[in-house]
Amino acid sequence: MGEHGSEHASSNTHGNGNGRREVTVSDVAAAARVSKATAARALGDYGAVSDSVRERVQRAAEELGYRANALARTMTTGRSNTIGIVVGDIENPFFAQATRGAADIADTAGFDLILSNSDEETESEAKAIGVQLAKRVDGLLVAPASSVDIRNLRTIVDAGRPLVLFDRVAEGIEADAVIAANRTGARKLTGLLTSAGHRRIAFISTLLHTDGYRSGEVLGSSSVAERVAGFTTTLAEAGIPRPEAWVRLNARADGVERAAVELITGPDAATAVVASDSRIALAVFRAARSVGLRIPEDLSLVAFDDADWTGLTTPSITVMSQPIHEIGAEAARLLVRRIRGDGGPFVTKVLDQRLIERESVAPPRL
Amino acid sequence: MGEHGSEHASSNTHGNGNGRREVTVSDVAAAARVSKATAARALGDYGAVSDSVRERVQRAAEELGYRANALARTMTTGRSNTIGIVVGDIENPFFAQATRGAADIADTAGFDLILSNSDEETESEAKAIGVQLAKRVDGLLVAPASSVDIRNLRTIVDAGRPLVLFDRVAEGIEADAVIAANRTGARKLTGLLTSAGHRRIAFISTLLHTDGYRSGEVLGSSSVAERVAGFTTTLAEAGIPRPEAWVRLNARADGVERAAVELITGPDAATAVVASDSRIALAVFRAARSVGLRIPEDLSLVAFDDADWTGLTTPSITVMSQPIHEIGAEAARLLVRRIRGDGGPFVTKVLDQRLIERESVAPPRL
DNA sequence: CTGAAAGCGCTAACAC
DNA sequence: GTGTTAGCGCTTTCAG
Repeated sequence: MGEHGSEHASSNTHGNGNGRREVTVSDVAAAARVSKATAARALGDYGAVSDSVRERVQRAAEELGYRANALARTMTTGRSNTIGIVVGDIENPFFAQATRGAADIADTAGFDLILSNSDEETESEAKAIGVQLAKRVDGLLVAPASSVDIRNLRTIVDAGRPLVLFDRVAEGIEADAVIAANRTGARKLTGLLTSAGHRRIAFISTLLHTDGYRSGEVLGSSSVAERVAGFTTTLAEAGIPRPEAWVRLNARADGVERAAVELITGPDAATAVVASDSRIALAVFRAARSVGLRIPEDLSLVAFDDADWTGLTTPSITVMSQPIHEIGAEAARLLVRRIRGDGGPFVTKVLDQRLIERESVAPPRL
Repeated sequence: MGEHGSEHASSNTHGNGNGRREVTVSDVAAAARVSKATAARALGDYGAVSDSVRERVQRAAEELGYRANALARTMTTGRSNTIGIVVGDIENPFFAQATRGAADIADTAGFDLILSNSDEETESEAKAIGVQLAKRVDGLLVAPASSVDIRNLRTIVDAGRPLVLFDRVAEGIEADAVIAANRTGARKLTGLLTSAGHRRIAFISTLLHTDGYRSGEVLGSSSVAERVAGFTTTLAEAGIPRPEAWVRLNARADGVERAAVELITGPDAATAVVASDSRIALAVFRAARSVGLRIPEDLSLVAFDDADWTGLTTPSITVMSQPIHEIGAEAARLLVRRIRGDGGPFVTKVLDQRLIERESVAPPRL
């Protein structure tokens, strides 16, 4: 292992504190015996420079180890070539995939990504957005912590930065959005269960929500709201009374597995569950096992998101697959277009979900 | 949906291209009837300002909607409060978790994260590092695409930026590192298999490597190298000839599942597999199923990383759990310390792995 | 095609 | 405590 910090004294006032002064255009210009402006033109690849001079400058830059200061460039051009992305939690496979989708498009278009986790809380979301705006990102991609409280989003729009929402929409904000057809997906998924004869079906989501869900209430996340709508509608159509009583939100605070156990045991136990994402499905699977319920004989289970392992369990799980990668990618595409100055009307792209029927659904026991 | 782009004409030369001029300290200073310096002191929370003036300035800032320009601040202070992180692929749960661990520490310390995917290729890694350096990140966290070719890492050190490696180390580079005790982990995992009586055991990794593995060869990733070392040593100790013949690298290019099928079928088929990560374990699981092999009766399987689903399959999978979150977090801690000027000798932190025995190991068939 | 000069928004020296 | 001035590294007029 080496030694560190011996040369910590700084000779220049500014700089990165490691004692080395960065090579600048001026340095390169001097070495190449041209003006700063000319060197900058050659280095920045803009304006007009004669081939001979360009070559001379580039050689000098090479020798001196010149590396452009993107910040200084941003100061004068106003473009940072950076976009901010705010997700609920990068550890959540949904966000990890969407982020990758966005990163690929961004990268191709020459943009870097500043990543922030909101933990689905508007407060930390506000902080993240504040910092990203301060860093003058060219635009933002956000999966809003709330579809209802749009103040954070308004901050972005007011700051004049292009904004594209993904996974969730928000009413009343001037922004594009990319979401999945959650209501339709929920209907299909739930329909599988009612068709099989289930009448006591629970919907489980980790969405934070005060108190229990009551019909007509506005939910914080539009995607969950859509799923709930599709779910309750399907139940109602099947003649099941009080569908909203089967909607279980807030499952995170209480522990998803525990919430699941409550729902699938007792006299009025659900005989089937719709899990709002793959992590919830996992918890339900575990819960069923812990209370000795077999899937699908004793409990049917369907879920959103085709996580790679859902095809591996015994039984494998029937899921509604979302084009997660594409959600992120398309959001990034829209954003890049806006940054480049596209002034068309705002659009909300709705991507289809795809049902993958596997083995986790069976008729209820009598 | 609203309308966009009607007001695209820009009145100022610079700016973000949306026609709005950002509010600056000067504006605030004028409004508060103080000098720019005083306003800046009040806004930036440094230097000395009287309470009355501070309040006046802050009110003015509020009214004008002032938002500090972090870039300009970086220009003069040399600190960007941003750290770069380069991972193989954010979609890989390992990197997603490590990134979250790093993000939490960074956030607490007041740093933002610029995220890049290298796809484990030194070329795109170089590009990512180049951009991050240009953006003057205060330091970098990187899971190097190569532990051998250290040119990209040298670029960082030469640029005078603190660097902390995670998951993999690299010889000859002045940087801290945080890794897991992979060799020991591999020994334990493999030992489980030899103890059960297996003699044809395959190790599968997606690490890119030209041609087959030969003993003593240097591998691109130090963590895989360590695992291979632990694996072959254990085989050798069990008296198994030519252990290196059982090391299968490059499994990505050929398709992991396909590689697995090749290894577990045929006359010389392996009776047990050590999967170098949870995604490989998943492919092996699938492969076994596709060729009609039961786990653990026909094939034993152990893997690195305690992915959440590994306890759910039938049978559940015996794994070597890594403190992934902590790897990222500790790396970030070390980096922040360096950025703050810690000049101690470079350290390599080695975190323990933990064996979780489940149901996927049994004696081989006769 | 090249150069000189101004300026992006901020902080750091240095006066007062 | 407060103001003045200079300057970070770059791009952009504007001249020539």
